Amino acid sequence: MFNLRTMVGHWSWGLMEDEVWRKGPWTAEEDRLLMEYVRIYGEGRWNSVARLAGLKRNGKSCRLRWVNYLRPDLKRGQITPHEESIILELHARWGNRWSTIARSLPGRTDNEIKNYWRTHFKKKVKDSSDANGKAKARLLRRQQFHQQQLQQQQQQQQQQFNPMEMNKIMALLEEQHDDKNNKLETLSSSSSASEAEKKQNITNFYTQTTDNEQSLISELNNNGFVLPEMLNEGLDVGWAMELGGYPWQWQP
DNA sequence: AAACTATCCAACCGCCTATAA
DNA sequence: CTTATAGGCGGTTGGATAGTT
Repeated sequence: MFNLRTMVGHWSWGLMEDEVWRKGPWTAEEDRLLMEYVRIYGEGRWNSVARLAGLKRNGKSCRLRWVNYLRPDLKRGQITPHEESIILELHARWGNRWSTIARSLPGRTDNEIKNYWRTHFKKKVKDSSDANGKAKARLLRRQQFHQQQLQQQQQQQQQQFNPMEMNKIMALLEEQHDDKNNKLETLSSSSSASEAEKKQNITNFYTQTTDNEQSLISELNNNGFVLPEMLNEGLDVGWAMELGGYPWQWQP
């Protein structure tokens, strides 16, 4: 099974036959060889596949086939309405960052999500051929454009003004969040306390600030972050991470 | 039944980035 | 520091199939 381009590749020069990579649809035998390769050598080092598995495919082609089709953890079948709502929500947030979106949908590939969205988006734009529909589509595009601009601005602002590295902040937040959760866990599982005492302890805990939290807040303050008032009342600084946002404002 | 059109999706391409030499 | 290479990403293409005229 060769397509036209592959045939040209094989026959046009008639030399260096070993250097010609196969292209086009994968055969069952090629799939078998690739799966066998991954079973033995694991994922990665894709450029070795041709040599070690006897496949006439380049590394990129092998990686793509594995990632998008052969991987055992792939979810088959139609995108569910729930998955669709996640895709729409994340696309509104991230734009065409398909691999980022795919990380929130286990078993789905970036390629799959990209194909799905493009098909449905195109359909929607086409469906709205009447004036009202066109206006809606325009509005949607404008909203997306503004959202992207806002994101870019925020990113630029963080890169331009934020003297602390974001990675460092994330690490500190995670540390603080774990610390808070661990302490809470200890309080809730204490066998010596009555239910009423536990409840009181937990309430007290929520209105206090842990040492970790206090030093994190100080560090953020020292670096020019203005924190919301409620954080000074002992609320968990790291909690916002779970919501995907940040509880502070940067004021240059 | 044949021709045409729309939809789906696997696979390719070119560009970018990270890392090793 | 520079260069080469591998891997990752997003955009695009084109073949297969389903649906419509």
